Amino acid sequence: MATGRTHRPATRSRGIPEATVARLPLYLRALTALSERSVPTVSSEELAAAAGVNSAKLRKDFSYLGSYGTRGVGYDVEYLVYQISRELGLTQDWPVVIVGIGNLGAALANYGGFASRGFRVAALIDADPAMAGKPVAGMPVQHTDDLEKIITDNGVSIGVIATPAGAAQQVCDRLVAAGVTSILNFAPTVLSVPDGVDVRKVDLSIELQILAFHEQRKAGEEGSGDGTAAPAAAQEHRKGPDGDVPAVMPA
Amino acid sequence: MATGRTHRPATRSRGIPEATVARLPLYLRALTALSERSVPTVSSEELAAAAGVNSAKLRKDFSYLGSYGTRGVGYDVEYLVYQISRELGLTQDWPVVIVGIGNLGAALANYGGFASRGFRVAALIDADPAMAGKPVAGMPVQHTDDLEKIITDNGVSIGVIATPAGAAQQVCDRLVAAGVTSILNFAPTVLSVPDGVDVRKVDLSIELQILAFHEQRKAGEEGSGDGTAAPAAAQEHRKGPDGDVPAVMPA
DNA sequence: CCATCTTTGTGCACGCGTTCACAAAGACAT
DNA sequence: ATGTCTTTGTGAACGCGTGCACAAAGATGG
Repeated sequence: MATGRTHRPATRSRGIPEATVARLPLYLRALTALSERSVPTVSSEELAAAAGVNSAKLRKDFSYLGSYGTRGVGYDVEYLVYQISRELGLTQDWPVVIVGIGNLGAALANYGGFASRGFRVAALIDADPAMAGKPVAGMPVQHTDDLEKIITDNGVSIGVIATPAGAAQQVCDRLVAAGVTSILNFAPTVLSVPDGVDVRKVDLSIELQILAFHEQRKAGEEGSGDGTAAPAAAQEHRKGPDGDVPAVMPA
Repeated sequence: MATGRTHRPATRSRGIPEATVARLPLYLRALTALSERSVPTVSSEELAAAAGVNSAKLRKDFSYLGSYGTRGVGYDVEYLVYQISRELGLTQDWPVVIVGIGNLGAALANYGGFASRGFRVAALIDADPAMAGKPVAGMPVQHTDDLEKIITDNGVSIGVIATPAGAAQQVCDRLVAAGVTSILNFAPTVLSVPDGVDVRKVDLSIELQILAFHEQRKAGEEGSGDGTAAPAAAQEHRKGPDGDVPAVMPA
């Protein structure tokens, strides 16, 4: 039952579809840019273009928020910025901890995008005693031994895991036990967490592999005219003459 | 027409659904681990657990590959590793360039996950002349001026953008013009690219905001018993007593 | 006050993805 | 050879997300 849960809730939270929630930050970013340029109102068409989505989708998304635009005019930029910020919970302060201060963890700590919108790096944590006390991004790295105390003292509910894959599950368990209920996982592992804990993963390797798949497909299509149907009956699946014994075995 | 295209193809490529493609790397990782432990065969149930998915989903995914398991036994681990690797295009070498060698870019360059599976960092590129020649991850950083030449000479078709947001679109355009057809974007911007170019984005800030949304929702639900159904009719939507005029306007 | 024009909000239909549930297929023992 | 038992492969149903297309709403001008 408690095995390998890495899915998002999938149950639409309070009537707002998950897909919509995932787009709200995109809208917010576009709106913030407009706000900085002192643009008072924006139409769904314009905003959709800025966010890279369909205008109908955008309008439907906003309809879930109950955000009201003005027909014939558009949406009030400032109002929408506020509404979306509130809906996403960005009007409050979210202390986060980053665990695993290697190359990636340090880069995350230095990343400006954290502090900008309601998120505050409360602590950097690493298992290496040699790292303890060393300043990273103007903040001393603390040792894993103090993890629980740090979580509790700072009221941290969001944790970022940037450890090697091998340590991720263990760190995750400790974070959860200490009260963290949302985890952003950069380690290339499937984390298993109890119900009620959200995990989102950012996996560089997976993204690259997906790109490689499409890239290979593009390359395979070339020279056969269009690319609509399956032109490659040539090496169809390579099921092999010998049934299902693989001829070559890569490392 | 050429406005803000950031979606994935959505057209199922050669009959393999996009959702399945996105899971293949997950399966591959789990299978590789089994392979290293010299496990000869694995059932859909076991493998699904390791990959954190439903077993029916996994079987259906494999059915798209035409991968054959053996009923009553399971799947041959080595065979599957090979099949999935080939399907994802990992049996060939993919030279990639990383543009923008700041904190993040450097971390990516040092990331082992790149080299492991068919991906090879062909070059590191940065716009800062002061960076040129400096070694990062045992490789000299090259200047943006040479971008086109680097792409062409190395036959690079996959580019990673780790620049600040402001420079991303420009870098993207140059990459595409030079022949790159797949882009992994770490900059917090919507990239617009011509048809035929795939863009995948990794956006830390967005992930955090999505987590914050759910986190806020959890916090709002507390104190009303379990968390199964929607017990919080209490503060439904918080539309406020004063209609829809926002009381406070944040910066 | 009325007509026109712009833009929102949404009902509806369609397609993709997920899950269930089961028949078919093969291993294995007798 | 036959029966049993395990596990795959998939048909079918369902639900979510997307996009179209249009009616309703309001602004604006005369």
